[in-house]
Amino acid sequence: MIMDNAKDIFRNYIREKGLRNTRQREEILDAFFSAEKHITVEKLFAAIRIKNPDIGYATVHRNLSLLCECGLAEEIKIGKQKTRYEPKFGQKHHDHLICLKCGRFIEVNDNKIEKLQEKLAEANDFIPVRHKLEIYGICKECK
Amino acid sequence: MIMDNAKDIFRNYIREKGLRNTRQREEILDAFFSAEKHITVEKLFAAIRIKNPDIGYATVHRNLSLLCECGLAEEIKIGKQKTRYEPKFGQKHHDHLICLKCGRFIEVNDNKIEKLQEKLAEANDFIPVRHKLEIYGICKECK
DNA sequence: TTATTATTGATAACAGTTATCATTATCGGG
DNA sequence: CCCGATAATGATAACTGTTATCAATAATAA
Repeated sequence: MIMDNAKDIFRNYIREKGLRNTRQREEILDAFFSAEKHITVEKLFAAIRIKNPDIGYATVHRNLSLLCECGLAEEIKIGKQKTRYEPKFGQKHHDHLICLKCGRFIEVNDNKIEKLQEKLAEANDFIPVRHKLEIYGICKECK
Repeated sequence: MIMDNAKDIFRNYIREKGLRNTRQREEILDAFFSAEKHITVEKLFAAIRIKNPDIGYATVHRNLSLLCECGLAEEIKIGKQKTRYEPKFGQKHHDHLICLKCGRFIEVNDNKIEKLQEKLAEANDFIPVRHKLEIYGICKECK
């Protein structure tokens, strides 16, 4: 089960860092992995509040940062849009096609491109850790 | 001369939009294309102020937006860093290797990757307009 | 030259994020 | 099982980068 593994990663990360696990952390983790992909802090906060009105906004923020730190989430900043957070577990790495009209995100993957990126990095004496590829354009629905 | 062509584009854009050209706009354009690449608003503002203390911060902001609109500049947002602006004239498209330690930007280009990106977009019935590829890692100086 | 109105500069307002701080809760050690 | 040290929380103030406001100025076309 994806959730359980994600929880293990989170709990281990917390333990190793000498931090403490809390009810709020678990709830935020649950909500984040149940929510729509590419969610904003606001929306996640609202979703969490429905179940538990006692969680603070700052706590959601803090723990989204923590999730990013331990690799379970990633910030996505597109132009002037609000920052979104993408869950990063149980799904292969992928890149995004982003529609300039409707804002839709399409997840794509291309192994050849990935390989060439590694080569490109190597050729520049650069150790690649991660990358981000975003292709902006017009999706088929908006043509 | 690069500057002159960039100015033409800028002036034409202004004219076509029914806007007006001003002394400030010219000064900002000059400063932007003379400044370091990937400059922040603050730094550009400071550089401009040295020559002309009468230009306001908002004006610099406004005109950087205008430069982005007409394609002569592009916003770069990396993690929690301040927004940077990159001049976009007289230089080929390139991608960035970004060092996670020192923050250095290395400009790179790979035609094969570009081609594959176009194919990838096509395969998804998506019309690519522009793209952004950022590879994060460790540069040779920081190894 | 004049009328129109876009632009400017100063700064207030705004939005998103982070810091502050008193209170509460976690969790390892006794 | 209960302590004690201290991490985490929630409410909100502070901060940062950007945008809006507005009176004054300046660019264009007639």
